[in-house]
Amino acid sequence: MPELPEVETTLRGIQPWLDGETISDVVVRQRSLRWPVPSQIGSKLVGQTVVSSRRRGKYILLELSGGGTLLTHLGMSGSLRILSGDSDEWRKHDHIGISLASGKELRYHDPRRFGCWLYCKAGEHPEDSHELLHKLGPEPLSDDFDVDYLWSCMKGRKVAIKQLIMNSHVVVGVGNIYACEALYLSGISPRRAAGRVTRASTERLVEAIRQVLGEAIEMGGTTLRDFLNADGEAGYFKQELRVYDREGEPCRGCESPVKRIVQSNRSTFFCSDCQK
DNA sequence: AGGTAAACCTGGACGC
DNA sequence: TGCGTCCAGGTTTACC
Repeated sequence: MPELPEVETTLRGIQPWLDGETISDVVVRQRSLRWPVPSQIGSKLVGQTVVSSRRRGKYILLELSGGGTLLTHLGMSGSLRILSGDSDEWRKHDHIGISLASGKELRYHDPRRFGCWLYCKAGEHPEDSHELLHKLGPEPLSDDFDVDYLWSCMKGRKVAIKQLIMNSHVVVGVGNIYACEALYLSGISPRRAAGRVTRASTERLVEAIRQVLGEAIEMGGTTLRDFLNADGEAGYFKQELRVYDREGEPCRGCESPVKRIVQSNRSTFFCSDCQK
């Protein structure tokens, strides 16, 4: 489900209800996620205050008053909602509930269970030390992600450009939808070897990634099937999609039908006339 | 080392 | 109605 804009939308939705709040109870109904939810997670969290919440790539990090950090990822189908406390019946696939002193509750729902909930103990900055975070590439909306950087990652690489920009060690947050969209916007074939993309195209690609992610955040993310924000509302970026999930429909630029191919087991949508 | 396929899991859509 | 097949927004892992 979630790529960077959906995770950012989720974070913005839960942040106001979490920051400064104390955790009063933790219920784990299903600990079998991507990795097992630590069995002591409840005793570690209860009584702690959420100092701040932030995003790194597609991970959400809650910094706790004791110095530890709660690290979660929504995987393919995960979502986080804020419940008001009185309407808190457990739906199928609701796995974790974090009750707050305010009476609100943070509820984690994830049918496919590819997400994770992990606890990083106090000490170093998790972005620098945690094994899942420390090798991540730059944030695409930060100044660290620029043409020189991406160009250096592409040089000599035979891997398809689409796979390269979806590699979180190169740049975080670009998933299947936004990789397709950014390549369309920059006129690059998703199949082109990364090392054979021109410098001018790379400049367009950096801008396209920024543009598409930024616009999607502004529109509350993309709801294809089931993405909902923390208030249970859909995102509006689907109507802006130029190629993703539009196989056979006319390209918005040249009218020729959008094509679908498979690259490393993922669907790729593109216009073979507009993208070279 | 770099590149590719499979693995994790549930559910919805579709064809017969 | 039911059953088999394919597909899905991510990432790691195992294997060439």
